[in-house]
Amino acid sequence: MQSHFTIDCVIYSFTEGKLHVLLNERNEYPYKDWWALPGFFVEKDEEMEDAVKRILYEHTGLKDIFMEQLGAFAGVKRHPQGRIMTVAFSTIVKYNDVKSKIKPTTTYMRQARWFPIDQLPELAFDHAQIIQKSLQNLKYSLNYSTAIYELLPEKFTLTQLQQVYEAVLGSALDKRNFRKKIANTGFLKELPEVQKGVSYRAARLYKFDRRKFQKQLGID
Amino acid sequence: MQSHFTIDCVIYSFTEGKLHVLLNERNEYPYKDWWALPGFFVEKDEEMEDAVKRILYEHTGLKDIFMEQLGAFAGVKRHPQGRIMTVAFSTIVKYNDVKSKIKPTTTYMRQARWFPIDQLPELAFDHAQIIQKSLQNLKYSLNYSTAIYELLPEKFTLTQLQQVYEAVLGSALDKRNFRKKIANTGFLKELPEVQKGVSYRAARLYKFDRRKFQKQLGID
DNA sequence: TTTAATAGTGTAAAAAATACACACTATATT
DNA sequence: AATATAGTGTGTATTTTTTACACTATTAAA
Repeated sequence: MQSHFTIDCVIYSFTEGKLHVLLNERNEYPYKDWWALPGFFVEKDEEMEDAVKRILYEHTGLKDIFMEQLGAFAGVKRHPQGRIMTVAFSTIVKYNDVKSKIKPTTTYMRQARWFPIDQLPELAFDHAQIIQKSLQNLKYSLNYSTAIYELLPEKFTLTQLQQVYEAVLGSALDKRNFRKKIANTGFLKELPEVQKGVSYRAARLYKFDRRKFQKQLGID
Repeated sequence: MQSHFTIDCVIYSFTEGKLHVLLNERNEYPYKDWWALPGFFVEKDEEMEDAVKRILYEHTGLKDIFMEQLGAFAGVKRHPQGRIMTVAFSTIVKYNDVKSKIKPTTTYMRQARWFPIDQLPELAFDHAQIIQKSLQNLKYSLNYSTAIYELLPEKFTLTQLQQVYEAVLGSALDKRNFRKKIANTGFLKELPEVQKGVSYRAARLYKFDRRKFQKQLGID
């Protein structure tokens, strides 16, 4: 007898100064008409990571995904139809990379929508709990991981980066101290370009230098 | 159809200046005669945490256990008889609380033994990987959790505490700086007692003050 | 040219982390 | 009683990191 379980993805993106999570409106029981994390059963011979990629591709059209396992949720009563375990993943996409409007590709969901992290609807199953834990995790990993940069477009301003930090931490940061700290890491490469299309002083653009980040980790 | 999966426990204790892990020698296929993490199938209507308690009780006679979920391991090829998922937990017991010599209570294992973390035998399944991740996790949580104190007897000396830190981190710490740091946390209560039965100056005993720890966390 | 909106910058003070060495004490041994 | 042994317990100076804090510069639009 083999394992029979689902994957649920907390899919983050950042837009309009806020951290967002992608949710599905379910179109079947249980929890019909409720909002829920995108997820599905894992195929018999499918690696979990491939299932995550599959779900992400269906929802965002993207293939290279940042993902991190959050853990197993297997409460006996989490699913009305008997215990069905889910393994939750945190995933991150760049909002601007998500091509089309998201369309339901299955009959299981009615629609998909981005919700600001501080304005989530009521959620099916134990998904509220999963999101809470995922966010907690994201906070902790701010300092150790490249996650934060997955939320931004390839070229971004320091203000945008700070906004992402603030959105994840849920608190404001001092601009000068923040910039000093970021400068000290040395992970950013200053570009010879500035923001376009703004009606005020254009900000310089930066990009995350993955090579330098790797090196830094190596030394530690 | 319900989930069918196992729990595996990384059971830590600290003795003789070293971090130890409890392993079973398997007495059935697959991996007969190999060393493995204590674990078992989770019953149909059993919460995972209860399964962990059950396994810990069988192995150590203890009921109040520190535990933390490490995550799901579900590689399609991890189990020779088809994918069987395991959810791994890190657990900690105080070595001196483990009452009797550990006896196998099932036919599935031949013996159980504590291994120093740096002298593990070759391990069944993906258990080496699980232990590695668990240890990583333990390191990270040194600063955020009470885990470290679960490894020590109720009353302990500062030198013992330092040894635990060193065992987990795998590196030496400066005695004076360590004591300064610990003193700053304010989590320890100095007892009016000293060590007994040593042939040198007896060290003062301390105990972990859980109340103060909670308060500290509350403020942060 | 003025206004509105955001970009960009430095310094001083406080706190935390690090490096470092010797005297003390309880017991066991002679 | 003297001494050897083995681990306990302590302070200070230096460096690094974190925090607090406010004004000028630039651009586009009105």
